[in-house]
Amino acid sequence: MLSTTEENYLKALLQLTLEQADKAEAGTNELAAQLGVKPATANDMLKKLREKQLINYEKYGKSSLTTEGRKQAIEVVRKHRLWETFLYEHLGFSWDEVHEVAEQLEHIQSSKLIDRLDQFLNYPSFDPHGDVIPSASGEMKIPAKKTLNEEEVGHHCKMVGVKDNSATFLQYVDKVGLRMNQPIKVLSRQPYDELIEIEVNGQKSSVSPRFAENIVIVCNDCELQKNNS
Amino acid sequence: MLSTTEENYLKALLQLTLEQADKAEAGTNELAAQLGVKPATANDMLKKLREKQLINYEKYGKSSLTTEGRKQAIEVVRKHRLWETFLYEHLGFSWDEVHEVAEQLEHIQSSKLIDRLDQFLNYPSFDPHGDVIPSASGEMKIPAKKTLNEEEVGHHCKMVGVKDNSATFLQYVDKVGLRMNQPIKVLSRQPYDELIEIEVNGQKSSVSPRFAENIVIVCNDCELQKNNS
DNA sequence: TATAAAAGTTAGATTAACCTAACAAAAATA
DNA sequence: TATTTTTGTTAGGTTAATCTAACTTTTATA
Repeated sequence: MLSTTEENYLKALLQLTLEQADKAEAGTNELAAQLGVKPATANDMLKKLREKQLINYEKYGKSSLTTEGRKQAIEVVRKHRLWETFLYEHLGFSWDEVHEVAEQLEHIQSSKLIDRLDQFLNYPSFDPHGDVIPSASGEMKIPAKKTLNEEEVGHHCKMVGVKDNSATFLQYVDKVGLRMNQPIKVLSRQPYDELIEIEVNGQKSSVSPRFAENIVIVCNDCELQKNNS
Repeated sequence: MLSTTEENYLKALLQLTLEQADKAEAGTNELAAQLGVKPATANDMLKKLREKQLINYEKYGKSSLTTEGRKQAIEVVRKHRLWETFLYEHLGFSWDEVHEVAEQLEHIQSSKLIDRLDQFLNYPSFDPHGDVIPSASGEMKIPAKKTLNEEEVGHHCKMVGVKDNSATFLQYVDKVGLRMNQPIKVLSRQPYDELIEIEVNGQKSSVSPRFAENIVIVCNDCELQKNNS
């Protein structure tokens, strides 16, 4: 059985390595920063997790999760997101309040609890932030990343980045009401002028293709790719 | 903010001191046994809790909770019992499975969470074991203790002890289906022969006054006494 | 490529919560 | 009351997770 701290290290490593889909490894300092500890502390834990065969780590090298480590990390993420969903949907917590409490709840040890919670919530696929909830079998689907301009009408997505970093553009993004990671729905696409109508936080706006192709999104409804090779 | 361990010591001390309503204090060994640690360990913690003004403790003396310590302990009990109620009523856990998981959940730090959970459960007064759930304001009512023979018709209670310890009596208790702490409902009292009809775990039985006066119970419906002087 | 900067490691301390072993005080009993 | 038993305490040690300070390796750059 893993300690809360060990679980947090595995989760942090999963999160860091998911961000850059190519390499799937992270450095000691990077990991320490993610967890809010000093590199020396993270270094000790990396050795310990290697002993337990949960990560691949070599002196002065980057770290990555083993199959078992990944499985454990995904389980923690699953718990976190199921609890977030419960807090949001049943206890009336807001979008931004759920995370902190879920950070504690994700470490409760009881497989029965989490299975029943999943059932109670009717096996949700996404948490209140629009992130994918891994299945009980440990499958974690990664939504396709593309630009808002490429998104299909009727689909739900969220902004995960921008391609244009100019102040003009960013101010415009702000004005339209777009926030990082906030759910967006694509309502329509006018055939006449190609304007894309979207809904963000209950508010409708229309944006140009020029604008949309600079917004990077992940789609929740598009063909999902499994990510546990 | 208290650690999980500190909370457990306060809770154990509350539980031990509630049992004997007279003195409200417990010895070091007793407390250590309750928590499954060695007396030396408990001794260290007692000094620490005294420093924090949560308990009254003097070398070679018994320990008791201060007003603040009692408040904290009751809050832990409140969380424990609300979570038990949630697990039982909404996640389909059985009577005997809830405790272990609630032992973990009771240490989650979020007053909003517990208030919302209370609301979600519709402000319950009793947990699945029939124990009183302290209110948000920290009031913990102690049900009246009496014999089953004295219990009113229609009331809910639970067995907390017996007055006759003979094998014959105990075997009879067992046969009737009575178990310690299990909810009992008093259905009727026959005027003709004074037989008391009770329901335990969905099963109905009739018992004589002679039998009933040897069963010690606490009543959930009788006038409750506050216990936070 | 030599050197400076960044990244990573090691050694030694600290704190919380636990332990064992030895000792001291209080309570029970012969 | 003297002695034994029970109860409680102290001293010293362990483990997990953290830290700081000094050091080493790798990477970037002048």
